[in-house]
Amino acid sequence: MMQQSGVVPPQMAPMPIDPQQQQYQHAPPPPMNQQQWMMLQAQQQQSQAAAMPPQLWPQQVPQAAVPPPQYSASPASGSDEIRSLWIGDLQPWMDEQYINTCFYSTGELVSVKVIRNKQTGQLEGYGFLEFRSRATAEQVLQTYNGTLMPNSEQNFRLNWATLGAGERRTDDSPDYTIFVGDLAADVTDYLLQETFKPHYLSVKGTKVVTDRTTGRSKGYGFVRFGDETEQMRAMSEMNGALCSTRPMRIGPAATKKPIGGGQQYEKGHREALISGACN
DNA sequence: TATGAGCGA
Repeated sequence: MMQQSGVVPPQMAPMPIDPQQQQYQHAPPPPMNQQQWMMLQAQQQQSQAAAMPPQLWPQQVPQAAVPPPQYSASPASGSDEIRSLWIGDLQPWMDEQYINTCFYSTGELVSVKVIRNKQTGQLEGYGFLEFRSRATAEQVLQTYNGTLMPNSEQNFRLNWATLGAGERRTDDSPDYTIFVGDLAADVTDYLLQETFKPHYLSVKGTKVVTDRTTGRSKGYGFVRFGDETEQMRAMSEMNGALCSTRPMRIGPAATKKPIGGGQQYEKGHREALISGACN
């Protein structure tokens, strides 16, 4: 009766705080507001970057009007209800407690669920994080994704939890992807992007494929271009070029997903087209 | 070496 569900009670309005009688109402984590926390994250990111070699620095895009690279687009198309993130690439020992520790500093983590196999009880390697607000989840996504996980040699892999809402890519342009093999073991998404981005402005994103169980690179990856001309140019120009310590071997990527904006042909249609051509 | 991606038991 004190508060309605789903409605923020007006009692949260700022009230004068008596310093000698300051007490928390009921929440154990320090009541840090979002603004403070974002500043804290920024500082943390800076200090991290200062301790990292330049090729590992988070990508800073100088231009203002640049489309978001990967996961920054919010899936909420109209509603702000998605507050959960999917987390993958977890090792078998990374349980709820570990993940809680990783994100405790946000003070906004509501719950953690790590999925385990029903028979074996082993962790399936992914889980879900729920935050107090979608804005918080988005901050976590952008701040943590791709950064090193504590006590491990691999990076966080985060994304929005779908829950049937599905993530709408507002990107209507198709991707032109190349396969990059022969990568050195230390090549990351960032380094791969750093290698291509300066030469090809249409680079949308890169992915180094990692072994889910070990977290180590499988030695190959992908680079997505927005421009087909640059894709083809890169295939000839960057083949054999050095990335980290080894020359890359570049080939066409087998498209696992046809096209972002266009409609794909079904097999029947394609066969119909072929037979129609012979007819 | 090789063609990504994993969503709540």
